[in-house]
Amino acid sequence: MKDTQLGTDIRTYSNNESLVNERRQHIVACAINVFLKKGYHGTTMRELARACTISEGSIYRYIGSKDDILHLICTARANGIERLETFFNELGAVSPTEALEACINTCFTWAESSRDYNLFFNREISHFSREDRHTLLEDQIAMVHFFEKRLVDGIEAGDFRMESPILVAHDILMKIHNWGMRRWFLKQYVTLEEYAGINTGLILRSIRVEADYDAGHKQDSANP
Amino acid sequence: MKDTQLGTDIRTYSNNESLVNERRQHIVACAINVFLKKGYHGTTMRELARACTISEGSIYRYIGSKDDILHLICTARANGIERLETFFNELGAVSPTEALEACINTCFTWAESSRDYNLFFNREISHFSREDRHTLLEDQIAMVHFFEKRLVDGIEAGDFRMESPILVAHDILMKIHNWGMRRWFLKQYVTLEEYAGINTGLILRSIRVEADYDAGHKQDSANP
Amino acid sequence: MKDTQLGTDIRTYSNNESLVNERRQHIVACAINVFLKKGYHGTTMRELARACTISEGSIYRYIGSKDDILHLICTARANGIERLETFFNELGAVSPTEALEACINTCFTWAESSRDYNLFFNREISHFSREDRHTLLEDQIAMVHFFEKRLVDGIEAGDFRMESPILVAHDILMKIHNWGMRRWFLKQYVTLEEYAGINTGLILRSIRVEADYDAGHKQDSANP
Amino acid sequence: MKDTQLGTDIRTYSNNESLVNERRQHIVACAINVFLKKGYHGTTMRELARACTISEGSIYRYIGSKDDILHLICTARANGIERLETFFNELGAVSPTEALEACINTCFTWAESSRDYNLFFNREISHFSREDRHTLLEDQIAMVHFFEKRLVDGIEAGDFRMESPILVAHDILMKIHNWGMRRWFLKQYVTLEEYAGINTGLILRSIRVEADYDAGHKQDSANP
DNA sequence: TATGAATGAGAGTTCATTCAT
DNA sequence: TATGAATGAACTCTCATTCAT
Repeated sequence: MKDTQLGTDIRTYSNNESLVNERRQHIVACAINVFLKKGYHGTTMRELARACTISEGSIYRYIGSKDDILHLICTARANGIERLETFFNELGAVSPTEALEACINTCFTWAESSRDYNLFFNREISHFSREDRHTLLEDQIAMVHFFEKRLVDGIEAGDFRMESPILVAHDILMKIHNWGMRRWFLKQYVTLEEYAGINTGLILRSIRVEADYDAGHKQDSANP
Repeated sequence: MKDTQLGTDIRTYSNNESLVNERRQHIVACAINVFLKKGYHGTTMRELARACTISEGSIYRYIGSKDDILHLICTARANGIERLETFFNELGAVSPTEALEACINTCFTWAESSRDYNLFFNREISHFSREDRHTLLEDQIAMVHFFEKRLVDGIEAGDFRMESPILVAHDILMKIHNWGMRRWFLKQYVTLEEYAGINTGLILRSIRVEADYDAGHKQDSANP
Repeated sequence: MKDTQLGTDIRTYSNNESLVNERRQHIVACAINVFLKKGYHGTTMRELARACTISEGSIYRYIGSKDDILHLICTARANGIERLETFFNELGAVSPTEALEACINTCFTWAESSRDYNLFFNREISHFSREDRHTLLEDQIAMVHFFEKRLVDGIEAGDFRMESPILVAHDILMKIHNWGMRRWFLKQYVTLEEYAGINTGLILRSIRVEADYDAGHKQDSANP
Repeated sequence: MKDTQLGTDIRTYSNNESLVNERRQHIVACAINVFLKKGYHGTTMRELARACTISEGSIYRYIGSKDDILHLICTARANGIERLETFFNELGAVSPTEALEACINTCFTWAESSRDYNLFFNREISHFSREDRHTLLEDQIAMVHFFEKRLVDGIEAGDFRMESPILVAHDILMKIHNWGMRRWFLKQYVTLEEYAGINTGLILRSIRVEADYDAGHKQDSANP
């Protein structure tokens, strides 16, 4: 983890580091909401200030420019792979199947809680700086490769079989991602838990060595 | 089909209807490109005029305001369901499986050719008018229901079985949609044709009544 | 002479070169007046636009920023040495004394007509860019050396004698410069012509080889 | 002398008069430096406070507004004539020539030590209040008349002769003033002492009744 | 019909000043 | 008394739109 502070390279007129961090977090949280409704360019600093319930001038004590907010948002959330690796390491010794299931479920939870951020990244990607754009893409690519590794683990353990682990890994992340993007549609029919369950089932069923799967999987084993 | 003209409710200073339509099509085509690079608000009318190779003033003979361009773009492409129904009706009498396959493949082709529009709709959705936003969502919902109908046809014909046709229909469209959104990643590993083939296969395999599927499908027909 | 156009490296939104030049000349002329009254930073672009009798927005078709106006002012008048050399070359074959007198008188005339520019350069020197500041100083230094050369010519011809030609040259320019700076005081007592005459006389008297001077100089020729 | 306190008509939040005076002197001294580098409008109160090593808020305990600082600077140094009269009165009984020489030399010394103030007055004159501008001009005019009186004293004593004492007086002050304005150029060639000596010599030579001068002047008397 | 110069409202940002601590 | 966080009016500059040619 590079940095625990929000955007330490951004101009400030305050030396009170903890205040700066607090205010920046507040600004980022409010900005996401407003930007999602009106778009980045469509939101004026006046509107943003009002949404933060601070004055126009005060915002500029804590950031250098409107663009800096994009960077703050980026650094606040372009850390999916870190969180995922941490989660995985804390899982301890589990089977590849269990590991995969746990990671997928966790990601679905994150997709729900980070929904605004993900929508925002999708929409405003073109307004991010070259570097921030790169950071965001690298994070996404790293997550695909993380799932690819889980799949390869399962293949090597003889639990999974598939033609292209990378495409399956990508497909897993797409399903997760899509919950955030299409919740407005999906939630008419299923809850997150149901959707996650259905998709985890579908994924595992399509990659598990079959005999194995139906026998070993608890939720189906009891059904005649 | 509501209207064959592009945005008939938009202000014009010209009475030459065909000229207006021609120019509007040109403006829409150029605008999509520029907007995708710089975003809607990030593009000035000066830049747009230059991209259209007409003068700043002339644009306003054919549109009433910058926002009208969003509406034109919307009406130009929020007709997926129409095209899909037309395509389906022209298919003639085919089995539900064949119909589904044909529709999926066609949609993949469209996803490729309409990629810029889809990216644009994703990014700039917040800048569209309430009505246009509604139009776009309705079109997407209608397409989900179109595929749902194809699936139900198959179920009724005894070819398919699945728990939730609407979720499967949604999943089909997501896979198609994702090609446009994630081509930058996927094209490292597969072509559109391969990707479409793999996914069509996966979808059909997961919904076909099994004995049926492997027997009837051409790519497997050579295998005893 | 480097360039006959005003600031060709400054942003424009117009391709009509002669219009740009015309407008820039107008802006520079108005800006000098307003800036002298209120100072560069003390003048707002609104005030300046009003002084130019054009709109705020139009100014920015012809310049890129407020700072560019300083540069335009600089390039418009930091050419004293050029004009002086040209004037001298056109004098033809004259004695060093006559050349010196002519140059001094011409500079007094220029000091009068460029008075606003000189006051402006004096006051706002600190707001000019590094390069423009350099240009202005170089021009002034070059003019000192020009007069130094005239004095050395006279010394070599046996007409003048003095300890430090460079200090005398500087003193000449100071007297000229001071007319512009202190006209508000001096004009109570003398006209420019009188002031120029008195000072030219004082200067020549202090450097001429004496016998020479009173004999040769017209204003004294009537005295036995 | 109007007032020994710095700007008694300026708002204060403190009743401790000596503290107020001390702080104001400090502020004025620091302000001159910063203003000279960045200009009055170009300097922010934040920068000024930092230069004074006090906080932004504290400055306003001792002054009422940024403009007040201009007034403080003005009252701190628009007293040239007072100091000059005092100096002259303390000279005691000396010849007009000696008095003139002493006053010129003293003024050269002052020009050196007040250089920053003089540069500042020159540059920022347009930002001073009507009254302060008047005060400054009156001081300068009074100094011209002071020197005029010294010259008239000498004429009446039969030591000097000249056509226009006021113009000579003005010229004397200009030479002094110019040292401050052009030191960046002159110091390449002479020291202040040399420059003062040369100019005092030139001035006296041009106004002394000649026989008198060379005989009486010490630095030349020893040379055969 | 086509052009591009002109406009001014409104954007992002700054900064003199106030005020709670 | 001293601090520095907060404020909002006013700044420079942009740009959608109009209009004379």
